[in-house]
Amino acid sequence: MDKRYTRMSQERYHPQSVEEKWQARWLAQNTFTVSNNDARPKYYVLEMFPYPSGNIHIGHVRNYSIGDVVARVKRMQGFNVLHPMGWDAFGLPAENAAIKHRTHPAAWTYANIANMRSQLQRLGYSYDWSREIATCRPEYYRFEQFFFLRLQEKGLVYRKKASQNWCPSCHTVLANEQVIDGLCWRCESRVEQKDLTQWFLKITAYGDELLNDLALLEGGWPDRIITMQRNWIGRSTGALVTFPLESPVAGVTGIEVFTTRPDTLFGVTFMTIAPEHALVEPLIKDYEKAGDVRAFVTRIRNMDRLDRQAETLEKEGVFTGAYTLHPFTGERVPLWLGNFVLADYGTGAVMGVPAHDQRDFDFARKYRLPIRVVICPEGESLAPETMEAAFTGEGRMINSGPFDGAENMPSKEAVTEKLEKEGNGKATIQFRLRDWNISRQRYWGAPIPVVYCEQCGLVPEKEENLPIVLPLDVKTRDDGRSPLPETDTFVNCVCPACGGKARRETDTMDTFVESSWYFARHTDARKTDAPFDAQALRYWLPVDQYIGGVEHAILHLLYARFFTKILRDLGFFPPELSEPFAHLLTQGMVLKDGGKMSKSKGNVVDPTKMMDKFGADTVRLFCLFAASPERDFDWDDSGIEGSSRFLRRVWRLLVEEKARIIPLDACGAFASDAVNDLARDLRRKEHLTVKKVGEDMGRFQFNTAIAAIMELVNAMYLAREKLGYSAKERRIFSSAVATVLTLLSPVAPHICEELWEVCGHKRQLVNAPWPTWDAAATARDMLTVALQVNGRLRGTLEVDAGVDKVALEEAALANQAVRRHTAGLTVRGVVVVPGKLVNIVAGRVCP
RNA sequence: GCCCGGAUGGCGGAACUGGUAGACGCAAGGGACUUAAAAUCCCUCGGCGGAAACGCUGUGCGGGUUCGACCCCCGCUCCGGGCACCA
Repeated sequence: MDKRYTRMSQERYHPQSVEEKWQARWLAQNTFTVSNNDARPKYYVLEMFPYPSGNIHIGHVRNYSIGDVVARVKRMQGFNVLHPMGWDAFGLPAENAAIKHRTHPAAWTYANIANMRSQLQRLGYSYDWSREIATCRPEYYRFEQFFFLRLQEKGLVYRKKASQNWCPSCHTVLANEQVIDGLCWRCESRVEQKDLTQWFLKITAYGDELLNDLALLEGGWPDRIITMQRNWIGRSTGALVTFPLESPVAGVTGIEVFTTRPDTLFGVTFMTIAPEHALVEPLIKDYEKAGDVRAFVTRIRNMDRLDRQAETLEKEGVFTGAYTLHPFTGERVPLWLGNFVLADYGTGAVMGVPAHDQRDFDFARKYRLPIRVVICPEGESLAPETMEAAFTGEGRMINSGPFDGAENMPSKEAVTEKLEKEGNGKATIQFRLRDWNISRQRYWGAPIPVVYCEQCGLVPEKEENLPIVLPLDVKTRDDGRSPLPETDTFVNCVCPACGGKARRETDTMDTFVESSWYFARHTDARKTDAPFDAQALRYWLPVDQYIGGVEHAILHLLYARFFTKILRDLGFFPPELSEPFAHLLTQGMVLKDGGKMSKSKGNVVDPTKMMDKFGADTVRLFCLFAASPERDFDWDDSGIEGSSRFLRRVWRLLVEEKARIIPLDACGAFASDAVNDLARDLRRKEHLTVKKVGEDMGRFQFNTAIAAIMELVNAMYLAREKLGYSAKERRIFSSAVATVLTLLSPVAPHICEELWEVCGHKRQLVNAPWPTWDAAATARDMLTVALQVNGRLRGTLEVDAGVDKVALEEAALANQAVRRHTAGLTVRGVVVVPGKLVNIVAGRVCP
C-alpha cells in the first residue's frame, strides 16, 4: 500500500485516492473515537444535527466543516475532543415523501440516513461514529416519553384548547408551511381555524430564569442572538385589572385585562376582547345582533396571522351588547371585540384608553367612542375633539380622582396598590413567551405516553411500559392525515391504572422536543437502562462550542435551554448546570441567487458533485474560504476552482522540492540560525503566519486564516528560486513546509496528512501539536509609517523601529510630500499614533 | 407589521479597539512556455484625468461627531433571517 502511494505522490494530485486512503486509516485506527475517561482537558464541539432530508446540501457542508476545523484544532491543542453526529429524524417531510414516493416514512428516513452518513464520511469529518443517534429510534425516544411522565408529575404538562390550521376537505391539521395564501397546499380549500385540545409544556414557568440566565451567555453567544431571545421572552411588568361584568354570564363575574399602563386607568372608555376569547359566546347569547358578532369572529379568525399583526391593519371591531363596570368609578364601559387583540397574549382582553394609546385612539375615532384625557403634558392642555393622535408621553394626571396632579409614571404603582386594596387587581409580570404546544396530529413522531380509560379518564403510562413504540406496520394515507387513530393495534390498549379498556393518545410530540436534549445523549449514546450516565454528563457538559444556522436563533435554542433547566430540576442534569451551550457560533446562510436554499425548496448546489470533481478537501476549503462564518454568502460555482488550484500548488511545491525537505519533529523551533535576508524573511513570514492563523482560528475567521496560509505558500514559491541547499537553508524551508501542512490540516486534512507522510514523518499529523510562534522571529528593525495631512494619506515613511515620537514628528514634517501639501498653511498640530501614522493638522492663518 | 442582521471593485470577500480601504481568491486583459491544448509561471486590474510622477474621487442614500469614519450618532432605502405545526 505504502509503495503505491509514495510513487503516486511523485505524480499529480489525485484527491479521491488520497482521501480514501486516510479515511480508511482513520476508521481502522478508531482515530476519532473518544473516551469518557481521559486525563486531558475536555472539549465538546457540536454542530446542529441535520434532518435526514435525502442529501447533504452545501449549508451542511459549511456548518460541519466549521465544526470539524474547531474539533481538529482543539485536538492538536491537547484537548480530549467530543465531536459526535446524529439525526433529527422525525418530522413532516418523511410523511410527505412517503405519500409522494409510495414508501414508508421509516424506510425513507433510514435510507436517507445511510446515504447522508456516507456523504459525511466522504467529507472526512472527525466524528466519533460510535456515539451516533437517530431520534426516530425507540431507544432514543423512550427517554423522551420518560421525561414527559416526570414532567407531568411535576405539573409542568397540561392540556388546553388551541386553534390550529384545519383543512375542511382533507380533515387534517396543517402546518403553517402547508398553508399557501390561506389555502390548503394539497387541495386548495380555504383553511379554517379549529380549536383542538393540545398538550402544552409550561415553559413560561421558566420565563424569568430563561431571561436572567442570558446574562451567563454574554461573551459566549453573539449579542444579537441574546437580544432576539430577550425580545422573544418579552417580559413586561404591569397590572391585572378586573372589570366587573354588569350582568355576569356563565358564572363569570368580571373580565380581566393586562395593562402596562395602570396610570391611564381613569381614561378607559371601552374594553376590547379577542374574537377567540372564551366568553364571547356566553356574552352575546341574548344579544339581538349576535349573528353579526359571530360573522365577525369567523372572518377575523380565518385571517392570515401575519396580516393580523400588521400595524397598517385596519382596526375593526363589533359591539357585543354587553357592559363592564369601571373598577374605580363604576361607570358603564361598553365591551367590544377587536381584530387587533391577540388571544394568546395577556388575558386576551385589553382596556381601551383612546387618549393615550394609538390603537385605541384609531378604534375610538372609527366607532365614535368617547375619548377622555387623563395625562397632560407639562404646561399644555389636550382636547379630545382636536387631538390627531394619542398622547403617549409623560405628564401629570387629570380627571383621575385622588391621583389628580401626580406625575403619571411614578403613579403606576399607586394605582395598582389601590386596585389591590379594593380587590380589583394586582401587580403582575407578563411574558410575551407562550407555553409550548408539543402536540402534533402527525404519524411520524414520538407517541405521547398517555391513555384515555373508560373508567379512570386520562391516565399516564407506567414507566415500565415504555417505550410506547410507534407502530411501523401502518398504511400511510394520501390525504396527509395521521393513520394512528385508525390503527387499532396501537389505539386499543389496557389502562395502566385499572387494567380495563382504554384508548391510546394518538398525538405525537413536536420534533423540537427531540432536538432539545440530544446533545446530552451523545455523552453516552448507547446506554439502555437510563437516559444518561451521570459521570459522563458531569465530564462533558456543557457543550463548549455549539455551531449552527442563525435560523435557529430563537426556537431550537430556547427549547434546548428550557430542557436543560427542567432536566436539571428533575435531577437528571448536574444541579450546577443551567445552560447547555457555553459558546455559540451562528453561521450565516448559504444563499443562491440572493435567496434561501432550504430543505423545503430543494438543494440547488450538490456537494457530492463538487467532491467528484475536486475532492473533499477542496470542497471543505472553499466553504470556509468563501466568507467568514457568521455572514451569509451567495454561492457561485466559479470560485471553487481557486481552492482546488491552491491545494495543487501546495502539492506541487512539496513534490518538486522534496530534495530540500527534511522531516522535523516540530516546526518553527529554530532560534536565530537564519543565514541571509531571504531566509530570515521567510522565517519571519512563517512565524507571522503561525501567529495570525492561531488568532484567526480562535475567533473563527477561517477565511482570513486560509488567506494567510496562501500568502505563506506564495512566499515559499518566491523564496525557493533563490534559496540555497545548505543544511540551515533546508531547515528553514522544511520548517515552513511543516508549518503550512500543520496549519492547513484542520481545513484540508487528507492532503496534508499525505504530504506529511511524504515528508518522512512517522507520526500522523492528526495527533501533532499545534505550532507556536517566536516573537523574536517576527521582529523587524524598520517600520512603515503612514503620513497624513488633515487625515488624507500623502505618503509613507520608512523609520527605525525604535524611533521616538519627536524624531518621528520631525521626519514627517521634513517629508517632501508633506511639505508639498502643507505649503502656505500653518501647522496647528500633529497627531502621532506610534508605529502607525503621523497626521499633520494644518490650515490657513486667519487674516 | 414586529424582532434581529446586512449593504465595500466585474464577482466572493478583507480591513481585529476610529488610524495607509480593496488582503486572499475568482473572472478579465496582456505576456512566457508549448506543434497545439491543458496545466503552469510572470505582469495589469475601483472610477476619472495623466506617458509617468502624481492629482481628484470612492465603502447603499442624506446629515452629523472627529485631527482622522466602511467602523460611532441621527434620519432613510433596499436585501436577508425569525415570527411559535418546516427543521
